[in-house]
Amino acid sequence: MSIEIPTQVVFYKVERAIKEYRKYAQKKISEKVQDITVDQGLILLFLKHYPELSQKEIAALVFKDNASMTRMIDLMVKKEYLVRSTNEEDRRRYNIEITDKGKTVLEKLPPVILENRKKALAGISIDEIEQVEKVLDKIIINCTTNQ
Amino acid sequence: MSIEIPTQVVFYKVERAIKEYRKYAQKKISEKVQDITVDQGLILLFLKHYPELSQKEIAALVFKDNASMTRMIDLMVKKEYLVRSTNEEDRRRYNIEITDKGKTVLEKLPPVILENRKKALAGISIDEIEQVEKVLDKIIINCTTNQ
DNA sequence: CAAATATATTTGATATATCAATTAAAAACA
DNA sequence: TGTTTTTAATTGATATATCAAATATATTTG
Repeated sequence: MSIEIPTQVVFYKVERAIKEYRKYAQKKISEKVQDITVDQGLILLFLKHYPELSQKEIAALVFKDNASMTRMIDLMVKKEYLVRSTNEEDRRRYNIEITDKGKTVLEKLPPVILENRKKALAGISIDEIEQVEKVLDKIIINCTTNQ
Repeated sequence: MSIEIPTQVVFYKVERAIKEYRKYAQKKISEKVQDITVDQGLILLFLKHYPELSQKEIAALVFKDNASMTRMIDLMVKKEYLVRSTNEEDRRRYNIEITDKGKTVLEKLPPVILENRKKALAGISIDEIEQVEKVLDKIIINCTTNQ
C-alpha cells in the first residue's frame, strides 16, 4: 500500500502553522518580557482568571500532563512568578498564587499577545476563522471519541 | 489592557486538534508496530521517498532542529531502523539508509496512517479541508515574513 | 470504623526541544 | 595556495513530554 508523502496532508500544515505561530509569539514575548515562555504566560493568564485551579486542572487547560505541570510550576516557583501552599480543604492539592513579580509579567503580556494574534491572523476574516474552528472541532471529536 | 482567556482563540483549538490527532495516531500505530513514534515513522517515510536527504534536510521537513535530529537519528540507529555512513562527496554529511528492520516497519505503517487520517477527517469535506489549508497558509506566511 | 479504591502530586527514566558553543569539512576569496 | 567564511553535524546544558511507579490524602464501601 502506498501513501502520499506527509507534506501533502492537512495535519502537516496544522503542525507547521502552530509551530511557526509559537516561534513568532515566543520571539515577540522575549523582546518585551524577560525569561518567560509562551506556556508559562498561558499558565499565568489561566491562574489570573481562575485562581482556584489545581495543577491537574491547569495541565488539562494547557494540554500537558501532570508530571510536566509539576516541573513547570516548580520552575515558575523557583523563578518567583508563583508560590505554592497546601490547600487545607484538600491536602493533596496546592493553592497556587501569583507573586508580585508574576503580576508584573501579567501586566506586560496582554498587549504583546494581542499584537501577536493580530499579526498572525492578518488578512483572515472572522468567517474564515469560524470555518477553521468548525473543522478543528470535528477533528477533535473524531480523535477523542472511543474506538 | 484585558484580553479574552486563551481558550477562546483559534490557536488554542489548533493546538488541541494537533495534539489529539497525534495522541490518537500514536495509539493506533503502537497497536500495530512495536517501538515506533509518529515522528520516527515520518522520518522513515521521508527517507523512503527521498533517500538522499541529509539530517539537516530531514529536520526541516519534520520541523525539528538539527540537534534534535542528531539525537533522533542516533536512537533510530541504535534501534536498528537506520544506518549511517559518511557521504564521500561531502564528508560533513551522512548517508542514511533504511535497514531491513526499518523496511518492515515501513510496510506496516501506510495502512495504519491512512486509517488514522480517515478517522480523524471523517465528516469533513475536501472543500472544508482546502479552506482550512488556505487559512493555515496565511498564518504561516504572516508568522514567517519579517518584522 | 477498617479496608479498598480513587485522586493529586511527585519522582525516575528516557526522549525530545532549544540555544549556544564546538568540530570537521567545504566553499569562497584574496 | 593559504586564510576566511559557511555549512553539517555534534555536544552540553536546561526545559519539557511521556510513561510507569510511588506517596500522601480523600472517598467509598462493606
